[in-house]
Amino acid sequence: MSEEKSLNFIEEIVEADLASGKYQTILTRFPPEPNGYLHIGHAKSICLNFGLGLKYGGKTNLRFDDTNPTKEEVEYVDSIKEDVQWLGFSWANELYASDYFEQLYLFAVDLIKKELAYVDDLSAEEIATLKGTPTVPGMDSPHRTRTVEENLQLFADMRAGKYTDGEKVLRAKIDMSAPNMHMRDPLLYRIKHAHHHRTGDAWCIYPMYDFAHGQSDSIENITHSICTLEFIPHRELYDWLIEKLDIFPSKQYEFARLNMTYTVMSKRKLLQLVTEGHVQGWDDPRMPTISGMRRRGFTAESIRNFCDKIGVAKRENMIDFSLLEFCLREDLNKSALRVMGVLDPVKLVITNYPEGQTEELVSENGPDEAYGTRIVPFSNTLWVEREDFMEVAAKKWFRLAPGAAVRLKSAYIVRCDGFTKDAEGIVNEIHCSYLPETKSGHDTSGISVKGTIHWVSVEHALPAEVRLYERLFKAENPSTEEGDFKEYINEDSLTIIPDARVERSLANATIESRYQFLRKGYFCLDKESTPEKMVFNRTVTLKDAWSKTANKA
RNA sequence: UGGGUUAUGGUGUAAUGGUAACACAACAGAUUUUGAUUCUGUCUUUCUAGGUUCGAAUCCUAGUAACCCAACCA
Repeated sequence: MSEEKSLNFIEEIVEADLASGKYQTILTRFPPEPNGYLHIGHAKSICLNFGLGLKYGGKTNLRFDDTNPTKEEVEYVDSIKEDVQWLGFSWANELYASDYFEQLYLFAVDLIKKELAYVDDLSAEEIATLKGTPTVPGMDSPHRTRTVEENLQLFADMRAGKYTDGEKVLRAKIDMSAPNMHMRDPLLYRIKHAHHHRTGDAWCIYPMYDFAHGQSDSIENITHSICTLEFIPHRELYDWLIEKLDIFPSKQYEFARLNMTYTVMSKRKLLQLVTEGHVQGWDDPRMPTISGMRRRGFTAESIRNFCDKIGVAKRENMIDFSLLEFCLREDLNKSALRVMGVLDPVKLVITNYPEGQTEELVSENGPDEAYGTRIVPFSNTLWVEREDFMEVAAKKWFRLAPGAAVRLKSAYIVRCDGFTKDAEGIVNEIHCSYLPETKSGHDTSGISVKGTIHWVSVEHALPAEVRLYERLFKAENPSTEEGDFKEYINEDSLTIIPDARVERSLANATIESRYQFLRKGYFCLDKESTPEKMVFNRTVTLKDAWSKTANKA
């Protein structure tokens, strides 16, 4: 667009194809199997595919690769559509591989007639054995030489339901000694007497991925079929089938999938976390799913930005989680309204402030004037953060401690005169005196303090439950650690604070709004929140230079 | 030990034979009524060995390492 940003290798291919006149316009597709929820890795693919369509004036289809009825559900279809839309993309057409079943069947018949496919009676084990290994060539199936007529009849019988699951398969007739294992007479169709979420019981044979994906691309006239690296070995077969069927030559290109530290990115593993109860669902705020991140408070903008920053290449990668957090904070810093909330409250009493008096103080809502201001009520008894008080000040401590002065944000400077403890020795009250001439915005004192802390008035504050999240795994890459990835689950990834206190203005909080609780991070209302009981999720903390300083000491 | 893919700072990504750069992270400082933001600065890089060339991350040769492929999954 504006300044020159270097192209990724797929954009280079597209530009070359457009420049050479190979295509007038491009058509891409995002092709999920509806067998789980979308995660941040899919977001990379979504941004790539839809981004290409947008950038080059082409179009992008949403196509469900629903060729395995035993794993797929309508629930997943619905969630995928919601997630793609939420990310901010619109598809040209909503399509399903299952809509092409009849056409695919005819393609198979065509292949049989060309003597390029045959029905095999061998069991899965026998087929695997005859397939050989990467270093040992395979051997032909005894059924490889069946006549066209016989194959046609057998395949029709398969479709008609004359056989049980696994009794027969349709295979391509290619080369049992091919160095590429995928070319050793790959399976094209298998029998599954299973109910399909869209075609119901109309079919009992289903095409395999290799006989559905490329053909669907071709039917749709997809120009650039973009997938991840592990499909590279499939490309030879992808091209072979298109060539033999003599159909639109879609081309497959592969990029490296996204990996991120401290999480897992496979549907199988995510499904396990859900079904085994390690998280509360696909949209658990700790999950790397789009729905989980949305619930956690991520913005679509921040995810799109992240996908833009990580780039597209063919090299295996492991992205620092901190880059995602950076993109998140960058966006939230611009958009989140500033409010005050005390997560771990301890009482602060201003001994020289009139008992029962309330002042309506003005506080800014955001980083600049455009955000406006709001009123926060102030009184002589406040809740402040327990961690903002020390009985004995540490080095470089800017906050409350006996003898120390701090500013209460948007209010007055107070000096700590003392504190009391309960029977267990826990500090239960901090005593301060305030300086009337230091009122925020009208400060005539000339006094400046190093620290400013947030607070809420005890009488006016609202109770709220706050949920804090840590990374889901303790290991940077749980999938490559020894043993099961679940051994590396972080048991402390969720902290529930049942009795936090937030300022009054939050009574009007909505699910869509994001807030910065001053000094404590970005928060959003959870879907489980009710008018009687507000529930906030902490999306991400603020950067914290103090904790580093404190840890060093 | 068959085939395929990839190697650039701690992590990503650029540089397409001509000064190795950008972002994140880390570190230091300035500003700050959020120890946030913002601003300034520092840090660290071409897998190895040869070769071609005035000049190589880029081209050639030989190695090395990592990842993928032998599901009636996608």
